[in-house]
Amino acid sequence: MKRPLTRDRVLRAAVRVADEGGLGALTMRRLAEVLGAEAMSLYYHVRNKEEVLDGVVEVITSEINDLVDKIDLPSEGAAWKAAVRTRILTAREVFLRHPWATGVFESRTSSNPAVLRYNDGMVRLLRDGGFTHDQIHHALHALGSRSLGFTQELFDPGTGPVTEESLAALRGMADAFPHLVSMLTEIAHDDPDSTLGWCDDQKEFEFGLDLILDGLDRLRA
Amino acid sequence: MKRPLTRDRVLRAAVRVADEGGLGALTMRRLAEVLGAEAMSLYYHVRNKEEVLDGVVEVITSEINDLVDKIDLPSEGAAWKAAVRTRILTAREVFLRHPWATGVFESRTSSNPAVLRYNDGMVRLLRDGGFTHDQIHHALHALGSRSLGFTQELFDPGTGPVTEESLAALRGMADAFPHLVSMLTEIAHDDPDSTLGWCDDQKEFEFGLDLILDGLDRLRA
DNA sequence: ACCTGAACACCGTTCAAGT
DNA sequence: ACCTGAACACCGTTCAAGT
Repeated sequence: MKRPLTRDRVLRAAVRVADEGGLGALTMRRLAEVLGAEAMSLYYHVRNKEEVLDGVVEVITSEINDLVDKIDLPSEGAAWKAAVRTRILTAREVFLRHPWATGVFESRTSSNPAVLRYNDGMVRLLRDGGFTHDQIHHALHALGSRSLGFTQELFDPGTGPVTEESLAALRGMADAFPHLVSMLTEIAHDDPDSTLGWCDDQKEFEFGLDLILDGLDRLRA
Repeated sequence: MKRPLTRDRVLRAAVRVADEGGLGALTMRRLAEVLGAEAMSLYYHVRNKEEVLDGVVEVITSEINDLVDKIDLPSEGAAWKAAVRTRILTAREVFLRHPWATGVFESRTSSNPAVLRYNDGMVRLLRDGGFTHDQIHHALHALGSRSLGFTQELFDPGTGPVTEESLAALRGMADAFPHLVSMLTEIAHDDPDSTLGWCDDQKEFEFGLDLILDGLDRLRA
């Protein structure tokens, strides 16, 4: 019943723990617990917690690679854009399943084989599109975490629903932040009982992505 | 000599501690120490560490607001773009002084007056440029953390210098990641003894920013 | 080779107690 | 009103010891 620990089992369990309890639940002790072992046993398979987090990035990126490998779209010439767009939106689906994972990705600095493989595929698609290596390099930086399918949303006015209370709070700030309040009031008015709340994350992600992809497309020789 | 603690002194000290020792050095105990107090005394002025981090964001954003308030550029019509560009690159300078701060910003979800004021100014400039409220909303999401002057750089091939060792390591990965290695080899070749290393952060930031600003400019009525 | 128990050095935080 | 000492519950991690 009790299979032996392996590095792979540890890392997969880490993803499971975070899926269930958020990143805060991912402690060495809790991780050992779900594996039916003691915390100290983990250290035989991973150097430390940093390596667990590096491994989590690998597991998630592999999940992405499995999905994008199945995409079969033309990418020569003008078709590059649709191919890249589909690739990125597919990757994004993985982060929607593991919402805590973006924070882990952001905290890593060193690369790993899975991420390199993902980026290698990206370079290939852009090459097919006719970009120079220099342009591709710029493009990857411009996309940043968007190329992997996520963006950091800072200080959202709230993804919660537009309520009477939040609208009242908004009116109270009209003197201090007139332009911002005007904008938000109009947006709420346009869509008074939106169940999506103030912002539709998916739409906003695609808007930003298309803005960048269109801009890149104009750069092609 | 020993001034009494205040919320403001605590928050400014927090920035100082992180400037000197990185975010890891910012513990309640260390923070109390530099203030000549005991850790428990801090809790009289802030609710908990989360509030310290929220406050740090306020302090940094205020530093940004002080700088961008001094910018005196036209913003009507087509001038919006230069005005926004300057605003963002000015904000960026603050993060170059506090490199640990991006991580704190990314970890916050709730807004605060300083950030709202920064965004209010952004909305004003875009209004001057002739954008609709709906377009501005999209624009702010598309810019994301770029509007505050930073981007998360994931898995850089290394900001270190291009050395013989790193080039050799690169060649060793040519089979596994052919497209990526081709690109990086060419980039290193173009600029063989660059002191900037593989990537020039400032150039890449401006490239991505201009790509988005140009894209937005085309959207204006 | 693989796993564990006890222990250490650190956190953030509570709470009763000081002035 | 402001500050503190002792203590608690939790970390990640080391190390010697088990099988």
